[in-house]
Amino acid sequence: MSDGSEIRLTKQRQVILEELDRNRCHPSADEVFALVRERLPRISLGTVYRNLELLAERGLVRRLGAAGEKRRYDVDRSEHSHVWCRTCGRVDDVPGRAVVSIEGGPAVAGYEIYGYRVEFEGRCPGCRRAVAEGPGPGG
Amino acid sequence: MSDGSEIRLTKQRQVILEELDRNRCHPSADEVFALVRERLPRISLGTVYRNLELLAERGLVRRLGAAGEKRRYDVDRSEHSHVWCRTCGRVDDVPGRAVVSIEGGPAVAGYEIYGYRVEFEGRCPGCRRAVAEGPGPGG
DNA sequence: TTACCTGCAAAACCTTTGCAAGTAC
DNA sequence: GTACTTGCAAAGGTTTTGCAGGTAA
Repeated sequence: MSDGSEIRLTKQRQVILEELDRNRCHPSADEVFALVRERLPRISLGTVYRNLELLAERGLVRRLGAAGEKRRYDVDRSEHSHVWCRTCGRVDDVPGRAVVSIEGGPAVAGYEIYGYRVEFEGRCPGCRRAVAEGPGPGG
Repeated sequence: MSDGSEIRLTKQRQVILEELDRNRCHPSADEVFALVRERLPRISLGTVYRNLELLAERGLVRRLGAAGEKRRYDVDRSEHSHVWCRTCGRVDDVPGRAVVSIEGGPAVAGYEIYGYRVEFEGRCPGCRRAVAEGPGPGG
């Protein structure tokens, strides 16, 4: 948690960042583990967790996740929001800065506000198609 | 998961709802458990989880939570958002409907959008005060 | 060299689940 | 009476942690 100092560039960290960069599907820790393990078969899940946490603390990756779901990670640091598929849990990007206004003005009871996050909820193209085609017998 | 039908009104459900109504601090499941247990000492944690889940499915409570944090529950069904204290994890309400606009228009790649959620992040009055008073020796 | 980092494995933590007994309707 | 609920306890899944050996700088 040494916030200001440089972090040591280990092979593990390098590969984690590279795989996050190549797989912008907002993978969870175990998905990152699986991806990285193809290139570093001896890496451990604990190392992946430790590094994702460290990278998140330093703002190199963003941590996503909602309501008790498992965490997901995102290397894209540009301003964007996310949309979750309520049916299958897939997460996609919503590019662009989200501007929020609260009707009546934001009354946030003495808080000092650092920022905000917008998350959309919906049904992804795949699940929409599946529904349109009909659930079939028994569904 | 019988969505349309009535749910049976058990003592446990009644007390869970009453305690949520009296404690609008967005308690987590174990906090609800502790509150309810004062009145129903024999209730089990499993029952609390099952009922919170059931009530959430029926829209009687809202499920909150961010980035792998544990779930929290809220009985207030009016339109409002939440603000999280980054320092102590406390959650407060931000009353009023949040209106979101995405610069450039929302491009959500074929999704059918059901809604969105806005979460503010900041520092609560208590933690602001603590910082203002200085971290003291060692901190 | 040395402080930081890793792999391993166990623990901690939150949530879900199977089952027999109990209860609302 | 019956289907739905409960309490209990164990299992499940995700994340964290202690430690000894390894490694970047």
